[in-house]
Amino acid sequence: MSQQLIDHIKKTVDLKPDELERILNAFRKVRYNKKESLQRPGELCRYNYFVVKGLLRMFFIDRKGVERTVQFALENWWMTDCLAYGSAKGSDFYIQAVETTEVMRLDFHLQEKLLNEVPSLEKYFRVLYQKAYGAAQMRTRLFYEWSREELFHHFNSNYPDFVKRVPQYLLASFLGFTPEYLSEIRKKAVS
Amino acid sequence: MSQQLIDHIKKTVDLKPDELERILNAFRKVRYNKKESLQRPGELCRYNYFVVKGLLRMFFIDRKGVERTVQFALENWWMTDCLAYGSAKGSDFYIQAVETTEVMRLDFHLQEKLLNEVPSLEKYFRVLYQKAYGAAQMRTRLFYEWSREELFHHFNSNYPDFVKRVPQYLLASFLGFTPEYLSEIRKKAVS
DNA sequence: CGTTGGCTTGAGAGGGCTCAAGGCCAGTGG
DNA sequence: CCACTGGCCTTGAGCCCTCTCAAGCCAACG
Repeated sequence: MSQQLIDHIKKTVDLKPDELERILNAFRKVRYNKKESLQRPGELCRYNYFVVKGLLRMFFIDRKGVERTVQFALENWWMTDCLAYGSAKGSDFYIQAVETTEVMRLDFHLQEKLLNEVPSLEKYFRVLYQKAYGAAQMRTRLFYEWSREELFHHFNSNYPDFVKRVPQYLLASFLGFTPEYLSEIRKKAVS
Repeated sequence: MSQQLIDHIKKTVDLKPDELERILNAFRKVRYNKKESLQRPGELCRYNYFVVKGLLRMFFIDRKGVERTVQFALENWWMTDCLAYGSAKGSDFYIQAVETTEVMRLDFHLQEKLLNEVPSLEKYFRVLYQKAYGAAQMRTRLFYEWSREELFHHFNSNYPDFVKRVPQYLLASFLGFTPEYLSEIRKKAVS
């Protein structure tokens, strides 16, 4: 539903009917299958994605060939490689659908134009990125303060639905340890 | 110099003379001594700081009583606890001057008013936070990809001036390890 | 019904920590 | 000008958290 995007924007700023129209015209609704790539490293990052239904992940492959998940995007979250978005240099990350996912896709050049036409959207995105940056600060804090094992328990008790929703190896790649170690942790927790 | 702030804003957006006036009126220039606190955990976070000259750090104290530096702000950087800024809940962090530091301080309520009066500033901050968020993504990547030792060498070769500028125990608290381990690394590197 | 992808188990190893002590320098007060 | 003090850096021994590697198991799926 494109209504979902509109509702999300309206939580932060007011929109006039004609602005609403312009906004919807700038987006394209796209579906991606499970495991399908929305973006690969080296490619230009042209799009910003708003998740309507499903789940995206951003990751890279380290020197040892291991996938490392930098972040997830659930319903009503945005995702893009912020540093590469609209720039002339290639992205550093993969973006991939964890489940079958429906997004509202925004092209960078259309976004530029749209932000000029609908100035209140500047505020929407400003608030959005400010929160995202704040969340990144808190995440850094969590990683400093807690051991990997504690990190898992923290995550497990704060976001139980999410933990059930993703395969464990993805959770491990997000929390920064190996699937083997996650097994060990869970075994300990049960006994 | 307040000119420095204006120059920084003008790199992203154009300003009319009267807007320039309003902007400068919203800020207050403040000096902090070395080790002085700009903010403590539990306090409301009322201010956003633009560093004119000097160096700020944001940190917290973990369960074991160890200081953990979440980020630094050099000249022309902004710093605040983004999640607590302007909200009714207390901050989670300390903000402290590493050196004697001169800042342009912006009160949250004045910022709200200012952003309404000078809409182009919305864009300035949107771009600013977008970049900051992108940088946080890249930082997450660095922490995933490299060992603590490699992290230090990476940092040392990319920002040698910065490494010379801060005491080593602060660098350790930023890179996420102990001063003792930093000593060990440096010893190894020399031999 | 075979294959593949995801989870588990276990042994061995290493990166980075803790704790405790000592050394060195800069600032401060007498 | 000198001694003292406190802050910062170094050293070393021992240890633990987490990884690596290798194998086995189970469920899903073609």
